[in-house]
Amino acid sequence: MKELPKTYSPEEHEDLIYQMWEESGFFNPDVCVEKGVTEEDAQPFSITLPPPNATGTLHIGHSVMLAVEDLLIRYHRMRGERTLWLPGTDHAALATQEKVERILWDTEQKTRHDLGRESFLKRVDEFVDESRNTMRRQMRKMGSSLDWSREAFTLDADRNLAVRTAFKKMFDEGIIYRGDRIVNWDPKMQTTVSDDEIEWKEETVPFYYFQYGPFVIGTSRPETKFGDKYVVVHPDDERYAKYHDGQKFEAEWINGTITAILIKDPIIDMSFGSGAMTITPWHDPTDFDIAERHHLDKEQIIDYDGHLLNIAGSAFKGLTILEARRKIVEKLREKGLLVKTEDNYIHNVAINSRGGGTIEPQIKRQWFINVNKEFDRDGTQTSLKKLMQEAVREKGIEFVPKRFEKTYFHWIDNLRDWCISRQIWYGHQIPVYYCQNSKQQTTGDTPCQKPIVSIEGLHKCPHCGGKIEQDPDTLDTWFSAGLWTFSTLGWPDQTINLKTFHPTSVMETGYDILFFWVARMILMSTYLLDEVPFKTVYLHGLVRDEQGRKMSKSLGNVLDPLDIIPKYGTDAIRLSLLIGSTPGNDVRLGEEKIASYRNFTNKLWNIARFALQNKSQITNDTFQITSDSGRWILSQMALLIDEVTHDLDKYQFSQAGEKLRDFTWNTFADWYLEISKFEENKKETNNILMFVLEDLLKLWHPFMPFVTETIWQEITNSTEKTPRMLMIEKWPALKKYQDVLSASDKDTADFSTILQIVQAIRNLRSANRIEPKNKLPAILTISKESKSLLGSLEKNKHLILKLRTNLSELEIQTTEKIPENCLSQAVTANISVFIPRGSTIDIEQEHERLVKEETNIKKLIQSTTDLLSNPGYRNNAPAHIVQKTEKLLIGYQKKLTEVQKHLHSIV
RNA sequence: GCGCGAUUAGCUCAGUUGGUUAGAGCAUCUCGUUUACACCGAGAGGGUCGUAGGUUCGAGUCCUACAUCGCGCACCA
Repeated sequence: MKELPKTYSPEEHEDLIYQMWEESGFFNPDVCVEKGVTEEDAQPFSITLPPPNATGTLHIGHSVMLAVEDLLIRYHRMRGERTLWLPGTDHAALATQEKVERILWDTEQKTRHDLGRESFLKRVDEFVDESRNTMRRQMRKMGSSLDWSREAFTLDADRNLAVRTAFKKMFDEGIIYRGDRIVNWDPKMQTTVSDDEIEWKEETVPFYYFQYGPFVIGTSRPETKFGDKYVVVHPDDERYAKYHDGQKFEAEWINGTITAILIKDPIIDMSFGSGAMTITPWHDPTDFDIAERHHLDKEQIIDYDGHLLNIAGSAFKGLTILEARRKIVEKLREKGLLVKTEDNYIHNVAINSRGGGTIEPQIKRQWFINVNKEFDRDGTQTSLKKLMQEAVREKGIEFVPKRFEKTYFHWIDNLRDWCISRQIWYGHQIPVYYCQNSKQQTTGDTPCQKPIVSIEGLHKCPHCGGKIEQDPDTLDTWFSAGLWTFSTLGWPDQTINLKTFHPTSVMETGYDILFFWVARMILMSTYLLDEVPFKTVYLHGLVRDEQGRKMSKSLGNVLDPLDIIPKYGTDAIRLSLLIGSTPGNDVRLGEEKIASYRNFTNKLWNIARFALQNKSQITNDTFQITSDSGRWILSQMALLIDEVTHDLDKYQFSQAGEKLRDFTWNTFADWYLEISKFEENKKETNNILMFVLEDLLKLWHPFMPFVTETIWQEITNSTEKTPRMLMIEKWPALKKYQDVLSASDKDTADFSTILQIVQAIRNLRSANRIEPKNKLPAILTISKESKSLLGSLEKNKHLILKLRTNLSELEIQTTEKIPENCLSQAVTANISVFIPRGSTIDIEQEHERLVKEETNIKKLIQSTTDLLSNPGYRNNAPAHIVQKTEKLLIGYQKKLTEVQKHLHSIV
């Protein structure tokens, strides 16, 4: 058999291993059933991959997503479930168009209008194709066991059918409507943007007070004031009590005298400014609402490019917002209407999170989803908001961590109608047609005059046969993303895929897109399918740099997975993202951390290397255990399997990983592997090594698939004719361990005592600086009542002698007599270890050490005695806790006696 | 303004129904090359769990207030 290299080199194995997995077809649950890996009636487990934006490449944030989801998928696949992980990409309409437009401008100094809609979209498609290829490669590099045969794209033909079907149903039920409402307009990208896509940026600007008839009004935006003819005050404001609602008055204003009207509305904050404000309903959502309530006129002041309209008068029209602001203030100052200016007014400016354009609210005719409209569902009235609330409150969608439920409900409470139409070119075109025979595209009386919504593309008017035009707008990218869990499974067709895998099991994504996406999937799925899109929402945190800063291109602290994989291997990156982080909390990631997990993969490699070197010819699945150490490691392993399984079921990946690492490195490598070197029954220990290692590889596989599969291949290649794949092995079963362990009747308490004795000896040597070369004899004493230990100690004497204790001999005594002239340590209440002290030993130091120990134990005895003599404790604490404490106290007392005896003996 | 989170060893973080002496990794100190691994091994040091109250026999854990930092939402004339 060839020997493994000393160091594991990920780059030599990872691509080959992935290729082997992919070629096997087992990423596809259907193949697993066909080939008998999964039972046909096995419980399904499904995750739809949150589709990354088709704007370029994956970053380390995507790596968290892939690591967590692949862990879940591999775990459930090994549990024998019918497991599907469905990949895809999001066309990310606005973000992608913006990116391609920028590239177009940078390389050719052309705008999309220079190219025209058709050839611009062709450019976008080319760009997207390339991005998707890059991302597919990256996902494979991360080891993702995605079913590539089902790959989807939010803008392909199947998803377009789903989008049109959804749109039509919502339109027919009156949930989608077209209306002239105030929207967020981005003059830079020439499109509307939804509320959630806005970022608020703090800005310090001057705040002006102007005389407006008898009122003083405050504003930071004088340039919108041309059309203002309403002053609004609070109905309870005593300063304005003498005016009545609807009262007209004259005011000298920018371009002469105007007639204005007073309005009273409780929305006004009396303590802000002068308590009086003028309103601009066309360019402010709050003002729009006031105007709607009081049926006031609305006038457009600013055009869609951000310039003033004719209403501003000849001196101002055509100016940009900032130019106009300065000039208007100047003019009002000249007219003596500027009362005062506050210079350090802080307010928030709305920015489009894609592209950075400053949002100008505008009234526009757009398509909306009405989230409050009541409709009939199985005989009861409901609304989208209600459906979204019920999905979590009653239908049991579970959030991990739970606190995000509150955030979710809070968001729904504040939710307004969702504007779904965009004026960009890239995306699903709105499936609405207008007959050219009707002069205006408005709602009229004849069928031709109404918008026609059609699932199929239309070429002529179905009513009059006239020419037809499609709505030029496209849909908000989150509309199609909202359908993702079921559009990917074949909806609107009632496919077997849909029936089998929907609702999906888990939605795993970053908490930052809870509103954008998670909430909208719940909306769409509950409305269109009458079922939840997923049973559990697992939200991971954001990846930050070592200093806790958000990773960003401008800071230059972005970690690209493709840069670090060659250096440390994919497994190390996955581990550093999975261990030490908890759901919903951000992770700090630095190279140091990744390096430490790289070391761990190498450790596992070397454990396997050792086990393979010692591998006996035959490994039986059942074997007799005769050694105490064997019973011990198997029972430890059984415990580990139980706990890790439990942790994974509860989404406690970090805890599971830590337990695995602790077992692998400390229990298995540092203890059992060393023990195995000295156990006499080589065949038995080698069998146990392999037995534990194989199951350990299975437990680790979901965390670090590459190194575990690589080792697995080495193992199976060396023994079996048809190599198996770890990826489709069954998760370790506890029963195997119980069977082996119950074949022998001993418990394993004795063996952990052996380990404690070894540690005590090492500790004694180290504390007294006894040279390692200096071989010494030692004496163990056991109190009379623990004679039962004697056999076990005798049996494992050879281990105590050899496990880095460097003893020449070991004498075991049952007497209570303390050996003279020795260094000593109490191991347990009943066992002490003694080493003859040579001339070089510092007695004072040893005395000090024992006194310190004595004080510690005394303190413990004191607190335990106090606790036990407290009647409240005895009456209230559960019996088993009290019993435990009592046992503890007895142990402490015995240990104290031991330590005191030792103290006397060295005087 | 409302809400959420964080505050535990030098650093990064675990600590899930309240119950021994609060854990890990990294870093630090001492020692070490033996059937895998120096990307290693042995041993050690290091914390009044942000502050102040409260509930309880018992609080890192539950409650209240406060402080500092971070995030979300709303308002923003």
